[in-house]
Amino acid sequence: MIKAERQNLILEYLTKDKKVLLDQISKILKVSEDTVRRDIKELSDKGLLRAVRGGAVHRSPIPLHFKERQYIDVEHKQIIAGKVLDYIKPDMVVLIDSGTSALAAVANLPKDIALTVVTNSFPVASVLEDHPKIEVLFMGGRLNKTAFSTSGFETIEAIRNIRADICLLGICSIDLNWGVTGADYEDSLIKKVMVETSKYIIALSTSDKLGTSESFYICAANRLDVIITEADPAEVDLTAYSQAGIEIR
Amino acid sequence: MIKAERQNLILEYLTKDKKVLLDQISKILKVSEDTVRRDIKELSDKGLLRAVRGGAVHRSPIPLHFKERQYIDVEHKQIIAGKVLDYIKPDMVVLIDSGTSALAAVANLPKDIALTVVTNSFPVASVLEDHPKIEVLFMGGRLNKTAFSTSGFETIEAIRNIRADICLLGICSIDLNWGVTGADYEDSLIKKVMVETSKYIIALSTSDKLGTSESFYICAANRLDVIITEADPAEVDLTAYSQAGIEIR
DNA sequence: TGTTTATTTGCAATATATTGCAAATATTAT
DNA sequence: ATAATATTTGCAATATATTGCAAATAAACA
Repeated sequence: MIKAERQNLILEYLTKDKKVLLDQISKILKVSEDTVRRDIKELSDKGLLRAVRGGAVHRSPIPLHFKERQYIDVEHKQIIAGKVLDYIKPDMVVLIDSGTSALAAVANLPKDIALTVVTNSFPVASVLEDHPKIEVLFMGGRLNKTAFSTSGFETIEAIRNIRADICLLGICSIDLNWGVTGADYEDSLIKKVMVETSKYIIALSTSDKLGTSESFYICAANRLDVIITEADPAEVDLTAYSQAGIEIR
Repeated sequence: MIKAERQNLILEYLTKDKKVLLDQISKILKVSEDTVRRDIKELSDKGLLRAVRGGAVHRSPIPLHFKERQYIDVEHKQIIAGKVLDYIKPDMVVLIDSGTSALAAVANLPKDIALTVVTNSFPVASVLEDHPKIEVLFMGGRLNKTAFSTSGFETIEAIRNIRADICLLGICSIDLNWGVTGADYEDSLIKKVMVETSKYIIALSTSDKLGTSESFYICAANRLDVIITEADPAEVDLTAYSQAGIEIR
C-alpha cells in the first residue's frame, strides 16, 4: 500500500461517510495513526479536505477531487444513466452540468446519436470524444481544478445564451417545501441559471437525497419535470411528488 | 521486450488497476525496477500518468487523447519549453493556445509559480491541475474533438476580453515576407485574435518552419517579439530576423 | 558483412523519503 | 483543575530515488 493509494482511499471514505476518523482509517488500512495524520495533513495542504481533531471532514464549498468521486456508487449511477436515456431524443440540445451522475449518463449515450451537448464539465466533454455526431459547446469561465468544471460570470453569461431542450441536473437535494438545493455555492448558481433557461428539467438524485436540503437554493421542486433516482419507483412513496406534478423514475 | 511495448503495458495496467507498483511491474515484465522507474519517468514527462513514490497513479480524469501527437519531437519540445521559462515571470497573465509545444512549456512550469493562465486548450488546463497557485481561465466555444480545444465565435469573444502580458503561440510557419501563417483555418483565426490582444508575443517554432508559409495569415513577422526554436541560435543565420527586430532564441 | 556509435539496461553507492514509535506538548471534556 | 485524549516533534529503521558507470543491445554506416 503506497502513499498515493492510501490518500485516494481516504478521500473515498470521506465522500462516502462525510468524515474520516484517524483510528478508523488506521485500522482499515493497517497503518499507524501517525501516518494517517500525516496523510490528512498533506491532503489538507492541497485543499482537498479539512483536517479536524481526530480525523477530517469536507472542506465546505469545494467539491472533492473528481478522480476520487467518479468511482463511488458506480452501480447506482449506471441505473440512473439507463433511465435518463429514455428522455434524450436525436437532435436535441442538452444542457449538462458537472457532477458524476450526469457524467455517467453521458458516458452511456449510444455512439451514433446526433445531439448538441452544452456543458461546463471537462469530463463530460472528454467522454464525448468518440461520439462523432455529438457537437459539444463548452462554456468557459474560471476553472475549478477539483471538479474540473468552469464557473463564475463568464459561465453564467454563456448559459444565458442557450435555450436547451433538456437539462440534466447533477445530484441535488430535493424537498417539496425547500425545493432543490445544493451544497456548493458556485455550483448551485450555475444550476440555478441552467434551470431558468431550459425547457425541460431532469434532476438526477439518489433516493436518500429526497426529502433533504442543503444551503443554496436552486429552484422550486415543482419546477422539475422528472426526478430520476436509482430506486424502483414502485417501492418509494411518491404520492406527494406526483401531486406536485413531478414524475419520478 | 522493447521500451515502447513496456510503456504501453504500464499504461494498460494503470487503467486496469488505477495504480502500478514498481516491484509488481518489474516482476511481470522481468526487467529491473530501475528500468520501470525510468519508463514511468518518461511517461510522466509526457503527462500520461503521475509518478509517485513506489509506482504511479492516474494523472487526471481526462484521458489525454492527445497522446499520439505528444510523442512527436519530445526532445525538441523540451528544449523549447526550457527557453520559454525565461520569459514567464510571477503574476503575469499568460495567454496560451492549443498545440503540443505550448503544452510542453506549460508542463515544465515550476510547481509553485503564481500566474493567471488563459487558454482554450483542455490539455493545457489539465496539466495545470497540480499548480495550486495558477488560476486558469478557460475560454468556451465549439469543441474541436481532435485538438481538444475550443474555437469559433464564443472563443474569439472571450479572447477579446483579455489583455495578456504574454502570449505563447504554438508552432507556426514564419516567413519574413509572408508573416506568420497557420495550416488550420479556425486555429489561425484564434491565433490572430490572440496576437491582436496581447502585449508581448512569443512564437514557438522549429527551425525547419522558419522561412516557410501556410495558407492562413496570422500576423506580420515583425509583430513577434521572440521566436523560440529548438536550435542553437548561434548556428542559424538570424541577421534577417534581428534586422526585423525579432529576437531568436 | 563488419565496425562504429548511440541507446538501453542493470548494478552499486549514495541521498532522500516514509513510517512507526515514544516523549513532550497542546487541547478538550468533566 | 484534572484527567483523558489528540497532536507535535525528534529519532531510528526501512523503503525508495538518484546518480554514475559498465555491460549488453540496437542502430547507423561504410
